Amino acid sequence: MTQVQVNIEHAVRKCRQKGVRLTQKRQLVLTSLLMSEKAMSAYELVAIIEQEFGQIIPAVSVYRILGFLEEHQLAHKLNLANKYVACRHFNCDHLHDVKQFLICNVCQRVKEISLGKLTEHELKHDVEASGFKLVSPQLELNCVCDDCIHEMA
Amino acid sequence: MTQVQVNIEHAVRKCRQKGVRLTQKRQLVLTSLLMSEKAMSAYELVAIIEQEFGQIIPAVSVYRILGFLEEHQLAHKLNLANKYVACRHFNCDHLHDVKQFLICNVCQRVKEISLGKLTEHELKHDVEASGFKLVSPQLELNCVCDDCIHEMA
DNA sequence: TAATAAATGTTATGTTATAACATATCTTTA
DNA sequence: TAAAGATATGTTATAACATAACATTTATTA
Repeated sequence: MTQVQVNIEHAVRKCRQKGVRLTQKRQLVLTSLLMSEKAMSAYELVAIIEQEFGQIIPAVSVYRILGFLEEHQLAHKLNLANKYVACRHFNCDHLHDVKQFLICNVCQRVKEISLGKLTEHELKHDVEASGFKLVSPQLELNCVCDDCIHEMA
Repeated sequence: MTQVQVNIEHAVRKCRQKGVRLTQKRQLVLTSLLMSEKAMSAYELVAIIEQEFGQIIPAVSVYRILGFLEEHQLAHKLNLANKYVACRHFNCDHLHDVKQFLICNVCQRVKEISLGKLTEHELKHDVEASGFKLVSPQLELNCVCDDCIHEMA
């Protein structure tokens, strides 16, 4: 069983527990995101799903499905690129972590990491000292990955 | 002399030093951003400039001008909202700081802060440990401001 | 199996953004 | 100061991203 399948299984169970359905189309979108190292736009997802699975899901539906996946913490939107990624940490309980995405602005590859010193607690504290309340801590960092740096040289 | 005028004066000098021009239209865009507590979209800027200054600058030009302002560190794009804000720190030398924006997702008010513990050095270190190179550290945090929290209650 | 709820599809349109090319305005220097 | 060149702005068209309103299909359950 591939890692992608493991993730999908897990997501299906998680949804069932919550009493919501990870339908076949939702699975297609999530699978496509999981198979990709890069973040993808809704329209790219439409194309890849047609290409890989021979199914045509209209963009509107993909947006709705992405909304569902975000709501249930199965995917995230990267605002830096207007693209979407699968959450690759549903196995661990990362609910209380600050999500941090390193985005290669050359090849669009994305890595989800946890910074050591920066905790949600610290972040919240500093933000609240400024009279704001943190809603959802998600950091997106504009980067270039090693591979692309080497290719430039 | 208002704070906005002081900022504009400073920006004009800064540009002159670099050998670039902060033209009248560029000043209009920057002034509009400085006058606003909220981040604004390019199209909102078109509208506000017509309303406040009676000048019609086409959206394309506003986008180009925003590009110029970003290039010269006079404004920033907030990807969380697809909107733009003036940099309010051109007086201090914040070049080597991590820019951090708290964005109220109810009223769109923006506050630019410096978090205490999080330094660019730390951030860079942690990112580079993951095989990525940080390009421009700008953090955008999804928040609700105090005013809006109170209004909800 | 009919009633209901949930998911997906259709159509239209809004918002954000850029490319390609034309014109106008500044700056330099002959 | 007029011509040449550079910089800035405008025009037109279109691409990419996203949602609203409503129709249809599929699943659930009474």
